[in-house]
Amino acid sequence: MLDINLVRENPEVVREALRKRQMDPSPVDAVLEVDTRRRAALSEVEALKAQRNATSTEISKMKDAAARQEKIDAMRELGERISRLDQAYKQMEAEQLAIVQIIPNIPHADVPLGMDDHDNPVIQVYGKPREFAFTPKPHWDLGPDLGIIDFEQGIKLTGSRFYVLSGAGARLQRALIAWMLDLHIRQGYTEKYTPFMVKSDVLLASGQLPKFKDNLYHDVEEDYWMVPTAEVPLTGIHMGDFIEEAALPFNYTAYTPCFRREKMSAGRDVRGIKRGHQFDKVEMYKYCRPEDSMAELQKMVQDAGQTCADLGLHYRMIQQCTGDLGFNGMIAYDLEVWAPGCGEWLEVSSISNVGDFQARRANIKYRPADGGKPRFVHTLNGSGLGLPRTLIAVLETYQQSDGSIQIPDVLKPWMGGIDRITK
RNA sequence: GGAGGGGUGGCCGAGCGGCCUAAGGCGCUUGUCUUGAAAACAAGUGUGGGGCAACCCACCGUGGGUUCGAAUCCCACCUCCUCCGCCA
Repeated sequence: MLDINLVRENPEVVREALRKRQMDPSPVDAVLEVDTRRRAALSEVEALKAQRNATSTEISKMKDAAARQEKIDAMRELGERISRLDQAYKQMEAEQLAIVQIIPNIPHADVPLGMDDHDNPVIQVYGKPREFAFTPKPHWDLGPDLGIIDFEQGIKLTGSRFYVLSGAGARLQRALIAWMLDLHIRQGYTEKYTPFMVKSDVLLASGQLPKFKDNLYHDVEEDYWMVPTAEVPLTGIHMGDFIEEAALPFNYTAYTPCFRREKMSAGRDVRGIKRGHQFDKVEMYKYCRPEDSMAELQKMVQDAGQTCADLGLHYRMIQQCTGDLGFNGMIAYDLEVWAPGCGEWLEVSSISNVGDFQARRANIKYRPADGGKPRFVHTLNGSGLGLPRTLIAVLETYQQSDGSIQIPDVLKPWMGGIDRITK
């Protein structure tokens, strides 16, 4: 959420940010209009409250019963007026919040201009694609042939876009999760195991609500929401907290399943396990001082990249342009791994510096060591990495001419002594 | 699920209709003293908002209510602790 003072004092900056994102800038004017009305109402009701407070003190000191009663009668009417105005004020406040909450973050000056994901520049390409002496197969053929991915069983259990991993396939995914978590721990992150269902406050704090309600699963009975990413609970952990400056930065990593209704992507990527309603992910998350967040972003990009590199995958880093930048993000990079079987770059990580955007929503502050005013922390999040897609790249990259899959060296300790998946 | 007891500033903790403008302590900042540090002493120090400012308003788990006036009384909910019941 943006600072209302920023919108009020520099409305053109916010309008320009929306235009760069290929969005309509008119919410800015709507906010300014409500804000003006809201503050006028606030001044009015506060003046009345000041009067009430002063008179109440007077009443408490009055000895003469008749005069006292007269004052009390006069105040009764004032009380009713305050109550009506207060209600009107709350309405305006809610109206303003509703608009401010759907305005996205302001892109950092370093974010390249662009219309959509086609304009995302490729920053760097790492490694080379593996050379095959045969035609590499896509994972939707490899998996069922080896009996490690079963699409029919997933459909039987839940429906389309669900699948069952079996035997060495399930184990390989678990190996990836365990190995990634251990890698991030070595990189200095603290592992967290969090609830996979959260209250709506937490989704408001992390920026998923109210805007992305349609992409979330919600248990109406208990008002629990299934997390769409570990970013949500990792933001919520410190909701409302005051942090001492010396304690920063916090570096967290967590494995969670992620649940997404994917209404907006219905009909896309229907083949294979690339896009499902349930997938696994290992996430990295940082809380830091504002002046450190750009450097921390670079570190996180490296930490995520390390994951791809150690797995021996061919991958590239692209930067999200203004038209593709996520709602919360100020600046973001994506990592994509090459899947030689299906012949496409798969997004396995998106690493964002969201600045104080989530911290303001979540009210997460730190007290500067010099004793100055509390400030909002900056938060960053990045996948390290998204699972089914990493699994796809591993299966397709390490496939052999006989249809078997070699196990990448780093994962062998978790695979019970096997170095290859065969029929 | 049932019964009882709690949730107060960065932290601990008192207050249970109007001098609460929330005691006291810890922590923090500054000063005195000291070669320096510690200790001691003194002063300051909650958060958010409105106003050019003086100043004003709100906030004592959350939301309602009673009252001229609520941290304080009433109702609902959340949450923690103790006990009972039920269950992996």
